[in-house]
Amino acid sequence: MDELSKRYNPGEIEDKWYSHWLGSGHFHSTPDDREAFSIVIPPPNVTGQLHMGHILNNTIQDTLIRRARQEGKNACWVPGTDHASIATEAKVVNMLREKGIKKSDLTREEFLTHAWEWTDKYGGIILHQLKKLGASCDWERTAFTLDEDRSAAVLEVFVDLYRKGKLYRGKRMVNWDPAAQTVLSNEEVLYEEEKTTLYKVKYKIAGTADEWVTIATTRPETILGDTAIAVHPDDERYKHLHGKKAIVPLINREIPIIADSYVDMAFGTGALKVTPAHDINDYEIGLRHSLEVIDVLNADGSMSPAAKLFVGLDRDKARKKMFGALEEAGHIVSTEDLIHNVGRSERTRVVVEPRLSLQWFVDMKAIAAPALKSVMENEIAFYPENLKNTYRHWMENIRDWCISRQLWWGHQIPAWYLKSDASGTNDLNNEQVFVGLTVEEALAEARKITGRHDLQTSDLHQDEDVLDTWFSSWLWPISVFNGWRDTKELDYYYPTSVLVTGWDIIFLWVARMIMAGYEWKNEKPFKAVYFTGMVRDKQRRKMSKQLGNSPDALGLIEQFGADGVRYGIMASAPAGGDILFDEKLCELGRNFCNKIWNALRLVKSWEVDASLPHDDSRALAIRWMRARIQSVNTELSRNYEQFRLSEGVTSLYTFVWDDFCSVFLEVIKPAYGEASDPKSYEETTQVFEEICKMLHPFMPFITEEIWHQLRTRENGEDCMIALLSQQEPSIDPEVIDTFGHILTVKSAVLELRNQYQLSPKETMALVYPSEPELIRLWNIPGTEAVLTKLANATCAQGLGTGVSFLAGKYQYYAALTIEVDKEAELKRMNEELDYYRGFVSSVEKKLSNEKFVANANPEVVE
RNA sequence: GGGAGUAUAGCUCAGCUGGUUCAGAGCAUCUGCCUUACAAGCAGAGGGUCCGCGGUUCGAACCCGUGUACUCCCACCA
Repeated sequence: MDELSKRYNPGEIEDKWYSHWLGSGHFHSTPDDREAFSIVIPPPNVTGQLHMGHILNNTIQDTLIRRARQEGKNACWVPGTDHASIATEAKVVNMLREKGIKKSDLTREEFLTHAWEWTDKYGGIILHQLKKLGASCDWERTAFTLDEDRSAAVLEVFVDLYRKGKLYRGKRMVNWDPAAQTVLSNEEVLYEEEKTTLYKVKYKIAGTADEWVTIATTRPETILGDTAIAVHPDDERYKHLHGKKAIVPLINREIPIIADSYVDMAFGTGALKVTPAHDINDYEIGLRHSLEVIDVLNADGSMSPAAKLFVGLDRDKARKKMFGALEEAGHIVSTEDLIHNVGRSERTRVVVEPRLSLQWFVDMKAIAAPALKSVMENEIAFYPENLKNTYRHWMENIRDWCISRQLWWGHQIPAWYLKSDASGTNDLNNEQVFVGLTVEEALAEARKITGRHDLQTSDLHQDEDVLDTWFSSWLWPISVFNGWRDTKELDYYYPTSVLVTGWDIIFLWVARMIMAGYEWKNEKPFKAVYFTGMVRDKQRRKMSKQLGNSPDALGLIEQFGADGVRYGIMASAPAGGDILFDEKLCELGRNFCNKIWNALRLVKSWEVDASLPHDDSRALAIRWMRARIQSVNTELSRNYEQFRLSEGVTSLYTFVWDDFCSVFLEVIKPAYGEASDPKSYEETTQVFEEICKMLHPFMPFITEEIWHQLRTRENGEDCMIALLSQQEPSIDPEVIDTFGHILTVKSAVLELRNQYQLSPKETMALVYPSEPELIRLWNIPGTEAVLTKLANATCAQGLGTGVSFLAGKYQYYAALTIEVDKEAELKRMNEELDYYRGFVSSVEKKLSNEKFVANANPEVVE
């Protein structure tokens, strides 16, 4: 009755067990008197698709959560999604454009209706995909950063910070994304070296016939917004120009020539054009010298009317046109290539524009201190530890966080202004702001501050902007437990046990969560952070849609099985180190599944004959197996403690493949056509069960299947919730030694057979020494054991020619029916001898000096 | 400019406390096997200046110094 297929087929088995687990309620957690082990998922974008980064990240989390469950802890893994303000809004805008609808033609409400439709349609797909991976999340707790509870938390936090004076509205130079048409935080701008052109342009000195000053710029189109030329005060070349005026080319506007020590004399020509509206440094120079600010760009990056020329033209096109016009007018002195850093938007990849604008900021210095301290003092442990330095550097130089975004998809800022007809001013910069959880609260505030009790809510208008997505996700570890409404769950699950995320969002997310934790709970949000590396392709490129080098994650699961993919990604994922993804790894995982599967087939094929005795060789193998399980378990626990998961899974791989399959099962299995004795069968089943438990967190599906194949189980007796056995700390060194010796002999024999190309069918006689005693218990495939005492390395009588070899400290003799290559043998033996001689001399040398006396190794030689 | 890290087999990487567990794994290559659980398998082989040079030590892949080459983060120069 061979009902098991020759190959492991993951498909149906995975679906079967996942729905079984869902039905069993094993994933769900509620507070009780057990120790809590909690993880909050780094929420993927609500409309995202599963990619390799998710697979890596979530496999690690699932492994940790499943292990905790086995340890008897109350494990809770909270899933959810992020509304991903910019990314989602961009997708919706694109979708609408394809339908011929322009965002600008819609009201905010109409747009949000579309966005919610989109979210309802695609949202949660990724959560479904996580289920395919085997993620044992508590789905009853699924949260969304834009749902009611999470939104309430965001508003409360905003108002709280404002009232504590840690949040302000201010006019600053910010990073503007002209494609998304919103401001970005510093962390959302990525700098990369790019090749551009440095233009040297000459400006005429006012009041002279033919006197010029030459500046260097990469952005000629901003010349139209120049309001000064700056030179270094000590620069001898330009001292005569101090206080004079220059004429902006093409538009003939007069601008002052000023002296400012910011200017680098060595760069370019030593003369700098100053455009306060479009460069942070120029802006600061402008402040020092009270310069006019002329903004020559529109929000979309096209030239504004203030530019006077090329109005409406995109900045890149305007640059080319400007160059042409300047050249024609004879203002171009020269051009040269320049490599410099260009900031691009993380989301849209367009070049970010520095822009002066009125935005909301969090005063980070006011909340950073406890968060820095806790990490530096290992209150929160970082894995790998060296990321602490990066963290410290950022925290110590922290800058204010711009949290407003000119978008609609997100949490609208709970700030209200008096409508212009009510405030009597049209100057937006001087608007009075009233912050509150609701418009009523804001109104009360407005009445109080203005003293005008006639004001109504209709006199107020709410800030149009929404908050940065990270302003909701920094609350995630608190908000998923509804921490602002009721702290019962929070008290139990918080701080969470570990956060698993990529190091690329250490500032965007991790650091801010830590700050939020201390600001509102006066407690860390997690005890440890496991930073994963980035998943890259074989050429070390980051996986991205643009490159198309990202494998189809679901396709991989389809192809290799979830357990195979999990194994593949885990085996190569040390904390912090990048992983070069190769499908081969998943193949390895699939093959491993198949190996385990076939071990099951073997065991299941045995008939048990109750009358058979339990022989010594099998008893020895069982003793050895038990000892191995114990040491592997100890090692595994240590690996978990230090989050060395790839080492953990790799050691299980070699243990199962080599020790369990190649050695143990080979001894235990009954000879062909024979049955197993009951004790061997039972012991094997128990060993297999132990293996299932050890392997389960890494490969949950196949282990659950095997667990149920091994025995008939009561309902609910699942591998997933089977507690790890307590291993008694005793060890059995003798059995490890003996077995080690046996394996040495075995491999020596196999090597010999290989060398003489003996077919597996040909048996050969092997002469054993009478010591050690246990060796005779072992049957080496293709050998016939002849137990005798070997003296003086002579051939055993009647066995014909053959070769002798050493294994450990004992000598063996293998009889061969074919001609022995005497010279080769001699050579081999001499090499062996040399090796041992060298070995002995090195040992002896050591013994003469060493503090610690070595053990009995010198015996080896004789 | 500030900081972090890496360099070990053809490739990707382990090597944790300095020591016979010590130069290792997987992949790739080559050889022999359709051996009765598994060819997604089995048994083997070849392949190394542990980046170079100094030092500490009885002893260094490991610690220190230095040089070289890469990688990354942060800050930024028009």
